[in-house]
Amino acid sequence: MASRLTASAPVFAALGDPHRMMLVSRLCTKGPLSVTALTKGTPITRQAVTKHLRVLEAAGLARSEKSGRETVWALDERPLAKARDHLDLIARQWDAALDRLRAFVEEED
Amino acid sequence: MASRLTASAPVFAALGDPHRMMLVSRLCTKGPLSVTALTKGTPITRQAVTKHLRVLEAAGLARSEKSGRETVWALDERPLAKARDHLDLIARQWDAALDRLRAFVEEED
DNA sequence: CGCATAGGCAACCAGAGGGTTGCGCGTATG
DNA sequence: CATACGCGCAACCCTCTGGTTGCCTATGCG
Repeated sequence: MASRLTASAPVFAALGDPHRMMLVSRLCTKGPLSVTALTKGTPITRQAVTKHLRVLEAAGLARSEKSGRETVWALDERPLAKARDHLDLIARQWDAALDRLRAFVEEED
Repeated sequence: MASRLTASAPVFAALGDPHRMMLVSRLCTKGPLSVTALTKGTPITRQAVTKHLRVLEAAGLARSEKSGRETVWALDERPLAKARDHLDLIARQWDAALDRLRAFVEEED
């Protein structure tokens, strides 16, 4: 169970960079895009964008496919859903802990 | 809207380290704990744990309170909920993009 | 009082991470 | 065919980060 939580750490780390977060957002709203298309609108180099995409790929969040001379990147939503579930789990545990604390305090009175 | 997304990046970055994820998990299930209590069970030094706690604090995920000679740390669940909502938002956008793609493909046929 | 315990502060180190530049190669396009 | 475009690879740089050790203060306890 603890291992299940720490297993999602790479996904969170991947989302932890503002540029990567932007890439994820844009891939979400605009659909699959090429590297240069993704570079447009960012203040960084195409190479830097490629590095970020590789990080997302390593976290299982994105995949690439070559199409002619372009490399088109798309998202995989499943890791995102899993990460969201983990946050849900944590939030639920937190609520439970809060309830226990509340019960303890009332018992003290 | 994009700024709203990138604003949650620090929270994700904070959750991106396995040790920090463990700390969050333990603070969730066990309630508020002191630094040495949190250090027990980790392979790293108390100083390292303190640094991690400071990172969580900077992300708004945890707060500390001095109690005698102890420093007790507790979670703040609100940033977690916000981060989860952001993942929800992304997932929904992804679903919408998928629907649009599907419609486009069917239209092509 | 004297000692153990809890924890902060500062310095230091190795490694990872984000970014850039330069170059080369394959694919479109006129 | 020649040129422009899209992209990958490699080298390099600087900064941030995760971790440690050493030392110091303060609180709790016998």
